[in-house]
Amino acid sequence: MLHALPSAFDLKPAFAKIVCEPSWKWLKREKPFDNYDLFYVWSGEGEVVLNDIPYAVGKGSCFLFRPGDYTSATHNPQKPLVLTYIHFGVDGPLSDVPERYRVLAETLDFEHLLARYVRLFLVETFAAEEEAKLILKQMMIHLLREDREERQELKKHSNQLTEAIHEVANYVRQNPGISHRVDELAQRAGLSPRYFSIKFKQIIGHSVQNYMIKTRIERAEHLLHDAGMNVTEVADALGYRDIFFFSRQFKQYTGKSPSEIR
DNA sequence: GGTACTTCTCACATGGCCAC
DNA sequence: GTGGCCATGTGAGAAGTACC
Repeated sequence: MLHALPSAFDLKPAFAKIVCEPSWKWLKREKPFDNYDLFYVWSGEGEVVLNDIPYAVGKGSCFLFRPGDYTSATHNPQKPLVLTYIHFGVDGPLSDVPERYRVLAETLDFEHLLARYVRLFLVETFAAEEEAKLILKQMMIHLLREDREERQELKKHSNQLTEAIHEVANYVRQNPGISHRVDELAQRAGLSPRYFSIKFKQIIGHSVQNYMIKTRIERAEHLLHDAGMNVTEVADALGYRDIFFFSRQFKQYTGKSPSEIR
């Protein structure tokens, strides 16, 4: 898809951002997919089964289902999935197709593209289809880049320790509203707190504390910008007892106050 | 009055460094 | 892979200000 022209993308009318109902489930169909489906999880907890392989999904989980794939899914009614799906086709022979699954390390830019794509068609917008094709291509490049970086990272740290650290990082990312303690996270990884802190920074690139703040701020930006929540609601949702402290931290990391983001 | 922000203070958790 | 020491940063509370 790297070399496919934007005009080669065939947009399908099946796309949306939805909050899944508590009773939601996605049953396996008799026929496989006949087009591509970009499937992104904004929040919630669930499980997606792709070609009989189960994946635990949460914020940042991103699939690119391909023609011929079989899928099904369920979610935790207590933490319903919020997701975006975009169906599309691509004309002509393809090389460099993104992997079927990854958890995005940096979600902000990608979520902005997803939100823009969906919003383009909410009202009649001049040249919406042309822009949507460009956005789609941009998202494919984003995924290809993410896949390459992940492979390089895996080469560097392909062992059990790395997997344990990645699992903890994913857990933190999926639960930005919980105030995690390093000793608890270390226990989850089966390491001493001191050693866990050191390895976490080596593998993830951020200290535990810094990573927790970063995921919270990213989530806050999304809630403020896309979910329409006010500053008090967002601070509360992300476990900040002090809205003023939240505001200060937000500005420290983003350069803008929460009210400016809204 | 409600909301958002600033400043100050303080206890405690965390990270960096080093030795083992 | 772990633990000790110490500097630093974080989180929380309080008081006050600005704006609508």
